Parts: sequence; C-alpha cells; structure tokens
Amino acid sequence: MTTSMTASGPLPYKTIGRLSQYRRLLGLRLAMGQRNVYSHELAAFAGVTAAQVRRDLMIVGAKGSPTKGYDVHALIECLGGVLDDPAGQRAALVGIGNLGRALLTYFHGRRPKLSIVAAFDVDAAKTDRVICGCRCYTMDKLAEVVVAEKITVGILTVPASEAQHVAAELEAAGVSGLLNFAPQPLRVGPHTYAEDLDMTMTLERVAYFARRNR
Amino acid sequence: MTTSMTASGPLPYKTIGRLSQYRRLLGLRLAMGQRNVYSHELAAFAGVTAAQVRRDLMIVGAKGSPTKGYDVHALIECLGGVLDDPAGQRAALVGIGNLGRALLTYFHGRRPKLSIVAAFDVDAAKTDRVICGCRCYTMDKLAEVVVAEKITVGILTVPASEAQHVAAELEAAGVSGLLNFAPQPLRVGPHTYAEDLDMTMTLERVAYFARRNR
DNA sequence: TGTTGTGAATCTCTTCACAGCT
DNA sequence: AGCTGTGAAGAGATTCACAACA
Repeated sequence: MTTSMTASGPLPYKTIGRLSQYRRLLGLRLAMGQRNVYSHELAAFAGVTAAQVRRDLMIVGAKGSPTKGYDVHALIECLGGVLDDPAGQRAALVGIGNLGRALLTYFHGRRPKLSIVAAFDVDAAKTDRVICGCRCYTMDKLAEVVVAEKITVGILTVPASEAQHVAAELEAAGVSGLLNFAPQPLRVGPHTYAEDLDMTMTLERVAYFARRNR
Repeated sequence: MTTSMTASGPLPYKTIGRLSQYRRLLGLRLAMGQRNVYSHELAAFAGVTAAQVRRDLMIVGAKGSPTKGYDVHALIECLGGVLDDPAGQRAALVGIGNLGRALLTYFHGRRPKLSIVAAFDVDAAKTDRVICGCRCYTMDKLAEVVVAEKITVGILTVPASEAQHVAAELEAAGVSGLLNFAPQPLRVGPHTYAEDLDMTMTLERVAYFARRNR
C-alpha cells in the first residue's frame, strides 16, 4: 500500500522537512502498536493541515485507504526510501563547543542511516579522544578523515570568523552538504548544498512576532 | 535618509529574518568606518539577490540614494526601530543542558534590547547559581520569575517529552513568544507565537539535498 | 554609468473543494 | 459517514525589468 519507484527530481524543500516530522510520529505510533494513521492525526502532530499532509504523501507516492488511512509500517518504509540514503550517509562535526557537544550527544546512535562519525577542533585538549561516542581529531586531519570515512555532510559549530574557511575546506575534501550554525551565511559552489541555521536571527524573529502577535 | 513612522501590520516572516542578517553586516561595516553600503553588498553577505535586499528595505521604509547607496548609521537605526522593542525584551531559557549553555554563552551581553535574564532546570545541581552570566532557578520558580522579570520570550532546550508541558507553563505565566529546540512541534494559543527549530529535521534535509544536488 | 524604487511577472507553497472510494 | 487523492484557486515570496535619479 505504499512506495512507488519514481525517482524524479528533488522534492520541495518544505515537504522534506515535514516528512522528517511525520516519520517521528510514525515511529511513536508503531511503538504503541498502532497499525494505521489518518492524515488529520499526522497533521495535528506536525502542526499543519490535513490537506498539507495528504499533499506531501501524494508527492512521495504513498497510498492510503479511505477506511483505514495510511498503514504505519508501509509509510515508514516509504519515507525511509525518500529521506535515507540506502548506503547510509556519514557526517562530520567541526567545532566541539557546547553546541557541538549537544549535537554529538543528541545524534549519537539515533539514526542508523545518518550518523556523525568524526568531530574536529583546533583545541588539542579536546581532540585525539572520544567525546559523546564520537572520535575527535585535530583540524589538520580533516581532509584525510573525510575521505577515509566517506563523509558527505559537514556540520559547522565554529565561530563566525572561521565558518567560511572551514566550509571551503570541507567542500574541497568532498563534502556535498553543509549545516551551518555560525551566524555567517556560507558561500559554496553549485554542487554543494548549504543550509544556515542562525539562532540569533531566529530568536530576534520570535521576539518580533511575540510583540506583534500579542 | 531613513526611517518613516508607519507602524502598519507585521512584516513578512522571511523579511524579518533577513533584516537581522543585514543588521549584523551593518555593525561590522560601521566598526570598519564605512559610512554607506549598496544593496548588492548586503546581498552578497546575506546570500540573496540585490533586488531582494531593496525590496526588504523598501518594506521597512529605508531610503537610499542612487549615488551613495544606503547610509550605514541611518539604516542600523531604521532596522533597530523595526526589530527591537524600544523598552527591551527579556527572555527565559528552560533546560540547562549543553544546548542551553551554548545559547546562554552566545547571547550573554550581545543584544542590549534582547537578553536572557533567567534560566530554569529540574536538576537542583544546576540551579540557584549563575551560569554563563545568567541566574538559574528551579522549575517551581518559573511563573514567579517570569512575572517579576517581565519576561516575554521563552526558549525551550528541554527533552521532547517535556516541551509541550513547559510551553504551556510559560504561556500561562504570560510569555508571548516561544523558541523551541525540542523535536516536538508546540501547540499554543492564538496570542502566542511559537517557532520550532528542529535540528534533526534540518540535518535530514541537508543530507537529502546533499545527495540530490551532487 | 551605476544605483535605487517598484509594478508586473513568476515561482513556490498552501488551502479549498469535491469526486471517488469503502 | 468519513476518508483519500487531486485539480484549481489562492497566498506568499522572489525575480525581472525598467523608469527615475544623481
């Protein structure tokens, strides 16, 4: 009752984010022994409309039934087929500060198909050991480890002044996706995907709409 | 050469985020002694088009000149008039883990009009002292401190299982904006603005587009 | 010439609304 | 009766393109 092997072009940006959220709820429902789920249930969980959920699932080719909704197990498989690389993807984190450690801890052993397998820092006191289940190296090992571990995703938790420079190093080493937490938008080549997650900007936006909304 | 006292309705969501980025570059340029700036310079910094920058600045009523571009000082004032509450806004952080500490450290003394003035945690070992320049309290003091300190923004860095419950407490205490780092979208009332910043979701999206983009 | 300010066109995303199914 | 799947409409955000200006 699911899948469909149409590879097609990349899915919409927003849809990909929501699929990740739907998958989380599906995991919970599976653990609770629920076999099926309706679009309005996924919608309530993700904070979107039921029509939005059905549209997203239509885009990925998932099929439901008017009486039973969507089959939880089949839907998890379907979303995995979209979100996960069958061969798995490995990520490296650069910058082992509080934020870096939070991410290492949070992702450790959580997603089998997407794991952080190496961390880097300029500070020798933090490297050449295992932190939060992840091997830590000095920066001069970066290119070598990225190649050896087949790392394709880089996570930047470095100061703003270092971000662009580190991004270029990761890109040169063969990484094709970057998630940047530094408050400095990255400039990358056309074959690299970079997303900036600027917490200062987000907090200022929350503060703005908190005032306007009241 | 700037401002304009039209209060009007709330500005577009995306625009607000970019204004925050423009302001950061403007601060750097001011420190470097530059008196003016062109839309294409702001654009290159923020990773958007020059037309986008001009559109954003038009929306907030900033004025430039064809020969000199925009006056840096006047533009900072103008953006401050939009982004900042004249009376200042105070935020509380709930959940003093690695992520919470990263945020406390990063925001400490950075924005005069938006500061984190209190932190909360269930763990008594982390409370009743100052961490990263911020006073830490036990959870049972939450409502009391929110009222006493006139806190209007809440930042959630708690486990997913606690997020909705903590959000409701903050909302009940009078907070009108929430920034949620837990991987669990918040449900809030119509007078509260909540934004979810889900790092797992974002990393999965980066991984997806990293594969597709290569 | 090179820039701003902006209407119009375009693109992307969301919601509506309803046929079709069980 | 209540749900899915989806064309069509709508809303929101971006880019185009060019007049006006210094």
